[in-house]
Amino acid sequence: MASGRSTPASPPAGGAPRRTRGRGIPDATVARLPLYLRALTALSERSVPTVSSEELATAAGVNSAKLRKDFSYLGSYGTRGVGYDVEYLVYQISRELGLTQDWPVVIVGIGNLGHALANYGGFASRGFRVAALLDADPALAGQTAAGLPVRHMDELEEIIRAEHVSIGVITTPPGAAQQVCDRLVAAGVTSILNFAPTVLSVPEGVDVRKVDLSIELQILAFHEQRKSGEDHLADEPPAVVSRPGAGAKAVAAAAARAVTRARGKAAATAATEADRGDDGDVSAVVPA
Amino acid sequence: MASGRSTPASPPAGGAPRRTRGRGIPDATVARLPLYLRALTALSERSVPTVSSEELATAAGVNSAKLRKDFSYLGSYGTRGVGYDVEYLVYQISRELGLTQDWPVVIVGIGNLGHALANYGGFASRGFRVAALLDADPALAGQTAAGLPVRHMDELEEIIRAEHVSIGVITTPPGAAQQVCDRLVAAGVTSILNFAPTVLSVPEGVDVRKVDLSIELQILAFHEQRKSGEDHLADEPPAVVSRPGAGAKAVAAAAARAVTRARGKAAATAATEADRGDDGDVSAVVPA
DNA sequence: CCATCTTTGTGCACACGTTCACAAACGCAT
DNA sequence: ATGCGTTTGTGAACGTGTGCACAAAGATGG
Repeated sequence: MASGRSTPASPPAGGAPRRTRGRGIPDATVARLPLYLRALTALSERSVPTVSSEELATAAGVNSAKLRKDFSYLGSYGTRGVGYDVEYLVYQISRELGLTQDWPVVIVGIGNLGHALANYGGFASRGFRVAALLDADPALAGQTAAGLPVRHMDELEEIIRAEHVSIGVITTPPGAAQQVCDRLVAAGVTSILNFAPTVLSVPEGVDVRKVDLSIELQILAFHEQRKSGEDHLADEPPAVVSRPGAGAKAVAAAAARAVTRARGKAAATAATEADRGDDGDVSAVVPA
Repeated sequence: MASGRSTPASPPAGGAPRRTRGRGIPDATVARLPLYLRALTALSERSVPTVSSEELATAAGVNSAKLRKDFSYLGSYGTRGVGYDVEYLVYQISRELGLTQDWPVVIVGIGNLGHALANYGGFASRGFRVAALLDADPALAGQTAAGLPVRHMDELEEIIRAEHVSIGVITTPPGAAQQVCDRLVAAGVTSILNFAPTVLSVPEGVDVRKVDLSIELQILAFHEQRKSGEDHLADEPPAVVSRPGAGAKAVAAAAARAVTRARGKAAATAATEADRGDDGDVSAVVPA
């Protein structure tokens, strides 16, 4: 999972066997509902009246038993011997996800990624409405992106209150993320989607989900390495490295420098990054 | 986790108790390694020599027991009573993730998001090198993005073979994603990061991870709804809807239409989407 | 050299998620 | 009506992930 909520996984109410009925849908299931919804919407547009769990599961890329169990948490929609009524399921899932209501959203940080998100069709088609685009750079203010004017950060609090925004999207450089987050929360936002490679700290009751491109790529690299290297390498540490036990730090440092060299060489085309003082990760996708 | 691999979670080798030593790191741990690496890199730049599991866990946003267990899968780095040697750990994690080698990557679909990714500093700083930017639109070919020339899709196979690219990033509209994916795989790519809202089908041995903005927002909306609605609503279905049992499809259809209306009203500002025939989800972030 | 203090590494129990497999429910044909 | 084929809904087994709590290991000071 490339994300996590800030709240520690919902404390077991009081001792009762959670998930009594309707309430308490497992997180893993919630995360898959949008997938089902997408597949169902596609079927709906092709005017398909019903689907079996098998068909729908294939379309959504999951296993059919899992899908049936997921749906069972929502209730007993579906008819044995027939399948699920497409329109009805679309409605039920939409309602469960809260997509039957209007969700105004602000996007903070209008760099490349902010632009991309502003243009994202998937927002509007799911009940999300971009209430405002915000950026700290005064030069951007006044310009338009995706038909919406870019407004200055100064207006943040006013916009959030006036439009009743409860969801904020952060696409700023990592250095500004926490500060922006704090302002969003102070102004009343209770859900944040964070694209900056930073760990945000938020008060109780505020949800944070994060999307991190770099992490996804690194996970791919891990599996890729396994595929190519299989068993002849990566089983024992390279000879040059030794544990930094009892004051052998110099050795460790040397090893670390070797890494830096290797990476520097690899990235030679892109930039001179080995000696640039970036904070943990080079800025977000946003250059501004 | 906003993603999933195509392979069914690695078959238990032969019956042996997986995770014997060094080999077989749990997926959940692998997904956190990049987090630790980022926190460690930040410490390294501040020239901090050692960290305790407690400090590092806080910086990475996880619990310290989990962090220690994660590290124990890599081996017994760390010194009791002291903590972990920062440089040494950076090296070990980098090696485990495969970041000590060069990973050429191609980005297919140079719209807004493709641009954003091309400019992403996090790539180069982690051993990833953008080998080429590709787009099907001939008008884009020749232009440059992030200092790199945009090349036409025709060159895809040649580039992948010449540069030994094994990782591909798809940022095309959803309609083109599967086709692009097939070409990438045929040309030798074995890991794919998919930003298009589509389920990709790939042959055995190819890993797919997906990043989906729309899904993350929908998950936030779900929790947001729970927060505001608490217990007075959403417990039982609205009166207007009834199960589509024994031929009562008209009722379900009416309910579905109600949803469409609600969404149409919500998204009135953005576009007339209720009657546009998009395929399951409106195109990716990429307009091209 | 011993006592004390700190911090790791991990056994264990529990919670969560996934998958199997099957009874119950339904449509349909006879 | 009755029986047959189909598909859902779910109990139960299993595997994975999480967190507690503590022994073992090293550092440090006397």
